[in-house]
Amino acid sequence: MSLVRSDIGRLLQYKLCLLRFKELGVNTIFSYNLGEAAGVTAVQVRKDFSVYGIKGRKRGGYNIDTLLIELNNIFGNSRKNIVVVGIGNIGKAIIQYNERFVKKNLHIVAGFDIDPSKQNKSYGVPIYPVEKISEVIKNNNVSTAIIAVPFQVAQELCNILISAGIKGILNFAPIILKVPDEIIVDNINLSNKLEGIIYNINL
Amino acid sequence: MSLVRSDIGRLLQYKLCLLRFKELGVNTIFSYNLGEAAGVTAVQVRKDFSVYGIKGRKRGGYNIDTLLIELNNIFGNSRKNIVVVGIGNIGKAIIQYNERFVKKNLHIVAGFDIDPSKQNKSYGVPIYPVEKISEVIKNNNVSTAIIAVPFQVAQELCNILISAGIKGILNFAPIILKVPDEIIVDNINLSNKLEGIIYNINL
DNA sequence: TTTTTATTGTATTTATTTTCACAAAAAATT
DNA sequence: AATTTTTTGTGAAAATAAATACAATAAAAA
Ligand SMILES: NC(=O)c1ccc[n+]([C@@H]2O[C@H](COP(=O)([O-])OP(=O)(O)OC[C@H]3O[C@@H](n4cnc5c(N)ncnc54)[C@H](O)[C@@H]3O)[C@@H](O)[C@H]2O)c1
Ligand SMILES: NC(=O)c1ccc[n+]([C@@H]2O[C@H](COP(=O)([O-])OP(=O)(O)OC[C@H]3O[C@@H](n4cnc5c(N)ncnc54)[C@H](O)[C@@H]3O)[C@@H](O)[C@H]2O)c1
Repeated sequence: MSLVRSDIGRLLQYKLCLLRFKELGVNTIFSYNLGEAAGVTAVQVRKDFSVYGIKGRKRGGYNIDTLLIELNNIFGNSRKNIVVVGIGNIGKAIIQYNERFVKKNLHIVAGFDIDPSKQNKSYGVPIYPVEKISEVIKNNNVSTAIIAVPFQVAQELCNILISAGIKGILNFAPIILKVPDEIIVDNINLSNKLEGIIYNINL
Repeated sequence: MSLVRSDIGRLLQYKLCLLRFKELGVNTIFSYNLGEAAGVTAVQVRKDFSVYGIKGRKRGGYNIDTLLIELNNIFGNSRKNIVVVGIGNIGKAIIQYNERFVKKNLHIVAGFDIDPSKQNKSYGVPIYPVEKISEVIKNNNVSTAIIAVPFQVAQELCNILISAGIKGILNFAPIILKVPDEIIVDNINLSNKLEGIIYNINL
């Protein structure tokens, strides 16, 4: 399977914005304010909430704590374990961000690399050889992996990850992975993102 | 303005796949093969081509060189200069990939960071203090910037970039940037990507 | 208390994207 | 030469997503 309903992305963005508003001491918010912060229209906000049965008060807006509880009900607030395959430029950047991911209950519990020299330095996350993938994923109840290896080996690693029980993949390699229908894949292709932006600039 | 028509992303993916087929010595391709490689249906491929006036030969498929020429006509094949703001984990990973971006005519010509210690090491791309943003962007005809600074300062840097003439931004900071209508912004929020994948896994 | 104002919630409309259906053309086969 | 097969190209239909319009309601003002 490929991707992510588009309203889900917006709900996650709302969550982020709401946490920031809360930090600033705001308790109540109108769809207009939240839309402004999240880069969408006020109607879009209300419609999204409406679809998920989230209610505000007419003329009173939404209570931020309530909203956050409702959003946490949708997304769950249990711990999620993640691994990173390929501890090169991107992989390293990601595991070094782990401290911040942990605040969102996203825990990078291991990295994997074929290069033994990567297995020494740990950046706070243990790095294992690829032979350990299956064992580590099974022992740590890992559902999700980030692929940051060269595209030539990405499909191979993807297959290993799926055999080990991975259900979702965030893939940085510039290739479309072939996966069974029930596996969720999301791709980030930076070159294409840049080319897309430049295309739009020149439109 | 926000984002990128969805067919554009597919056309870029086709381009990538076609280059790989070409490298393998393939000259001619059917919509079915290209769709398979690009992760879309054959009809989607043909429809996308149809919209952009790209023709194949009935029962003969498409000539890869011709397709690549047509796609290059759409996207242009001139050199594109890019800068990166914030040479931390992500910024560093990106400028170290410059050699590969250059093959796609995407040239990272400079990085910027507020931290003087980042300005020494260059990773092949010169790193300047933020005060130089305007000068460097103007002197190098830079249209596009990558923002990889903490979210608290992202809007500020964004404003500086736009004043300096930047027209498109790829933003890694987890915040929605406020920009004039004509500026193109594309956001990559890794936490949200991961949370979105996990939501879909558990669906 | 009544009226006005501000805001939510949603049904309806409009726009966009994807899929379906199938004719047209060219190649291959008989 | 006629028939069958394969594949493109695209109009039409279906599905999805976003914007519009407006009723309902609660708060504020008169
Ligand atoms: N860095 C970027 O800005 C950038 C930009 C666009 C795309 N990408 C893509 O992201 C991916 C990672 O990029 P990067 O810059 O981090 O690459 P990198 O070369 O720095 O790192 C790749 C890592 O994968 C490891 N590796 C290689 N083969 C392996 C295998 N079989 N099993 C396990 N590990 C293996 C290498 O040892 C290395 O540490 C690549 O596919 C690249 O094309 C990166
Ligand atoms: N690394 C990741 O995997 C990851 C994941 C999710 C989100 N992000 C986001 O991407 C952005 C960059 O992340 P990172 O991990 O590279 O952060 P980082 O802290 O490693 O790097 C940030 C860099 O920005 C520089 N900086 C700070 N203020 C500046 C200013 N005013 N002007 C210029 N430079 C300034 C710092 O000196 C530092 O070099 C952040 O917004 C972060 O939230 C990163």
